[in-house]
Amino acid sequence: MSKLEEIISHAEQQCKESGVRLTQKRKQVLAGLLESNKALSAYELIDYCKQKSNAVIPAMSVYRILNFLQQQHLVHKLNTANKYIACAYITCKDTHEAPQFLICGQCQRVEEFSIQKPILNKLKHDIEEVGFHLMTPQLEVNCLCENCFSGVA
Amino acid sequence: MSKLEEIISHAEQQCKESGVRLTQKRKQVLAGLLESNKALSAYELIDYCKQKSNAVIPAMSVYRILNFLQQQHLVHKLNTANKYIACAYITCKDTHEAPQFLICGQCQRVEEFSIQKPILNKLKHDIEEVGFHLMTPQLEVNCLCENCFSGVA
DNA sequence: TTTAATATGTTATAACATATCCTTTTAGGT
DNA sequence: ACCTAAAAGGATATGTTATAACATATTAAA
Repeated sequence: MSKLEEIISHAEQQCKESGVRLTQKRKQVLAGLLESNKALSAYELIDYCKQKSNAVIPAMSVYRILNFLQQQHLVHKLNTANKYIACAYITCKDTHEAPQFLICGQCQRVEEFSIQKPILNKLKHDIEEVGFHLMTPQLEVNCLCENCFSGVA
Repeated sequence: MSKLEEIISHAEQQCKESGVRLTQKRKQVLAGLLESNKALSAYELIDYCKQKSNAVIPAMSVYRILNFLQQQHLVHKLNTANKYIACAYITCKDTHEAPQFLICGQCQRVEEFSIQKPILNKLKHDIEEVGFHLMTPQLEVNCLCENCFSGVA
């Protein structure tokens, strides 16, 4: 069983437990994102699925499916880039409902990382002092990755 | 001299010092954002200027002008919302090149605040451990404001 | 006052996303 | 196995955000 199949199978299990269905189309879309191994826009993802699996998926369907996958925490949307990326932690038991992303502004590479609890708590505290309440602390941080940093600097 | 005029005049001074021009159009756009007192999309801003000042500004011009105003740190773009907001600190002497925003997910109210140096440093450090380099640490945090929080919770 | 640079206007189109309505598929009861 | 209600997916149109490409106008400075 390949790594990909393993992840998909795990995702399917998760869905079953939540009483929702990971249909063929949804699997194709998720598999596409996993295979591509990077963040893709909805339309890039459509192209990717067409290329790789000869699967034609209408834009509307992709958006619906991406929404579904986001609800199941299998996919995250990068709001600053209008792109979608498979959750890096599908096979973990923990829920990662508030992921953080480092986005390379040069090559668009994305790394999902978890902010440390104490920092998050401090941030939360500071925010409450301003009269706001932290909801989903998904941070998208504009960075340069090691490669691009060396090249530029 | 009204508060608005004061801010505009200050902005004009800043531009002069940078050797760039705050033209009439640019003033109109900046004034629109300041008056509206909230984050607007480019097209909402066009409508606002039309309503308030009967000024017709083509979409292309608004985008160009918004880019200019961002370069001068007079306006910030909220990347997660695709909206633009006047800098809350135009009349301060400090530069605020990496602002943080609390965005109410309910009523869209936006508060510009400054993250504390130690937190930022810690974040920066954690990010470097993953092999990335923080560029512009503008954070946009999805929150609820006090009002909406009370109403919902 | 000519000229070079900067700013703005105009049109078209790319890129991202949702609304609406209809058809197909599926799970579950009989 | 058959029917039915709900869920998923398809098709088409349209809305929203943003930029490309090229033309014209305005400004500052030689």
